Amino acid sequence: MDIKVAYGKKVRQIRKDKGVSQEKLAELAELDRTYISGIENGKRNVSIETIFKIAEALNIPVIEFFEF
Amino acid sequence: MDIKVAYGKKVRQIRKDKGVSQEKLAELAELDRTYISGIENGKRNVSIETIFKIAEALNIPVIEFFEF
DNA sequence: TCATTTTGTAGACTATAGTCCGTGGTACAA
DNA sequence: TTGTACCACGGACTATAGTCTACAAAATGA
Repeated sequence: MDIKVAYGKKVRQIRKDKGVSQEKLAELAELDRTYISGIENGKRNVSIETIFKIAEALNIPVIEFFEF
Repeated sequence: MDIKVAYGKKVRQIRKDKGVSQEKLAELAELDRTYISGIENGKRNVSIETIFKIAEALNIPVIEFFEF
């Protein structure tokens, strides 16, 4: 189990559940759209601050991103 | 509440509970000793892979590091 | 179809994560 | 005093996080 892949899948799943595009999430989290794409595809080793930005942007507790 | 500070405090608390030195944790997590120090003092923006390495080294589920 | 939205990815770039060297400080035991 | 274990921190360094631009490919709906 690759943690980057698992985290990326979670982000995508929660984002889609909320009906938000990558572009909108990027705007809310103040990140680049292409970076969100990289994260969701398990290619990025995100920092703890980025993890929090994304959790806040999606209005979901950080813990939920680590329930695999 | 600074996420880096909160995370660092958690790492220190759990590490001390386990009676492990920074040096030993660094060795177990395959990280640099001075970097562990920086993390515990809330000065480092650790990556998701590093978060997992530390959790595994301390044998604690990642989720526990995010229960503030 | 066709237009529009959404996404993947590449390349070049800047900022910073993480390493490795060292020094010094504190605490405790011999 | 001396040794030893632990920790904070600085500087210099390499690897990579994260940005930005651009283009192409799906996907979606009319």
